[in-house]
Amino acid sequence: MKTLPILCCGPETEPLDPAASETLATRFRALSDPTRVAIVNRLASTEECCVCDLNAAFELSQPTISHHLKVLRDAGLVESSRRGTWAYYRLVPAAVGELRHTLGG
Amino acid sequence: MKTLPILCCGPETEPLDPAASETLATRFRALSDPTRVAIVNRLASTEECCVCDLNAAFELSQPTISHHLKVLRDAGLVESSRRGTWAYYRLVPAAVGELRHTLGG
DNA sequence: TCCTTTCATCGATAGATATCGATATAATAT
DNA sequence: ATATTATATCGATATCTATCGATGAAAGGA
Repeated sequence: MKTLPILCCGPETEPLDPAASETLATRFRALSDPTRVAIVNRLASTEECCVCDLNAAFELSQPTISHHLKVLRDAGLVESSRRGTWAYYRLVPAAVGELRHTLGG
Repeated sequence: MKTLPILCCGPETEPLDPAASETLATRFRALSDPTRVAIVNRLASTEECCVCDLNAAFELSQPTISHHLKVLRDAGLVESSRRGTWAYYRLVPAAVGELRHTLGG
């Protein structure tokens, strides 16, 4: 994904490609909620994490945590797998890295 | 700001400090809109940029661009100064750098 | 089979946000 | 002074989002 190219800011300069802007905004939007920031923070410190532990860690209802996980999943920032009754979530390092790169990393 | 510490994900692990989560989420929320991503992208490629050029670059009304600039200003990601009739905006590199650092830079 | 547990989805609702036209403000020019 | 131009703010509205309780789906245990 090409981002932050070297351009000159003037009236005739084309804005960043709308599709790219949209994709990036969606990724950042996934991190625009404090609960989701905290979830990502947790996942960043471990291999994977059971949903049941996330439910226990936040003072929010189980459907609300499930909703936040879906937002993160749809943004591609996390992925999940089921093993038996439990679902395990983990970060997608490449997606996080792309965001970091967008910010000039 | 301490972020992404090395923790073990378990039922007893404390979530990230709520205040820190809130601050980070606010910064990311400022980048959660495609127009604002494109504005930041523009500012990243130049010293500073006149609002009049931003108004010309996007197919949005002048109040809408002004609104987006306010969101970015309130998040600390950009700053502005007036010279005569015109207002000039520029990035705050430190703020962008903090976000990058949060993502593991 | 029936019950329990885990997680996702649905439906509803209160609050946030993006957008615009209208208006205010402030500087400059005539 | 009046007009013009650039930017910010206000008020309204349509859409989006976070949250919850209720329900569904799928697995395991008694």
